[in-house]
Amino acid sequence: MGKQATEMLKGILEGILLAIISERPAYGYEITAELRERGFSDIVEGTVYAVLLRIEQRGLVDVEKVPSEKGPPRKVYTLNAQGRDSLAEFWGNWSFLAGRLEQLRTDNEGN
Amino acid sequence: MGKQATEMLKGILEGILLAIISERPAYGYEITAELRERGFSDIVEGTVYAVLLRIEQRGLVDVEKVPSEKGPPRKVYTLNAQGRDSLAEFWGNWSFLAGRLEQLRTDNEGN
DNA sequence: TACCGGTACTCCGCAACACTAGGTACTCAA
DNA sequence: TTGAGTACCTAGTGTTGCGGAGTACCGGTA
Repeated sequence: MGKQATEMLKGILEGILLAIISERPAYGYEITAELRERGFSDIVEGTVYAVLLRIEQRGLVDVEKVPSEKGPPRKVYTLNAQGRDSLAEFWGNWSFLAGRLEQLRTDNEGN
Repeated sequence: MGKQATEMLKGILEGILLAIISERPAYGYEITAELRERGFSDIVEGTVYAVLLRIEQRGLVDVEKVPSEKGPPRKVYTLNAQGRDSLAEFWGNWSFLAGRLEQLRTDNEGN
């Protein structure tokens, strides 16, 4: 995808994960797979786990360890009240940014 | 705007500047003012100049020094062929990202 | 038994980015 | 001569996602 796209993910990936977790509790391995399904095929596993650790440490999610039939126990993340606030703030910021950029692009057509 | 918004700008600010310069040649001080008009009121001068320096060093713009009536000479930036390529790539990446996020948001409504 | 692939999580060093918080220098009006 | 407006630059900082590992548990197969 190129370096440019990587930079663009910064600050956005966290919002994406919060959004996914808000749909239903989920664990890292599962989230990684869903990201691929959703078209974010270049996001590597290590990065996903790093973000999950971060949002856990910030208290945006509750964590529960659940045994798995195949493999190590899963860390299942659930969005809590703080996480929902943060997600709402993310969508707000995103809307703002997307709006400005859309305007810039239409002003810019043909260049 | 908060830290979250700052992180979101990464990789995007550069595209914004390229887009502005693509409309017509411009210099830093002017671009800073236009950013404020366009609603990006929290982007500080120093950051703008840093990005301009970067895109200059990458050869995305041509630079011309033009004397000013009031104050030091202006560095007027013009988008060149490479810059136009980079801008196109930016819009491509942006479209992709915005599309995925929009989908995520609609899937997510009510959470 | 030994090995491999799938599941599931963790860690370290790195480069890139925008921000903070300054600074320099020129012009003109009060 | 002091200040405001114009115009540009720099050093240091924290956050971020990536690359490239490693650990561990399980079932099937040769």
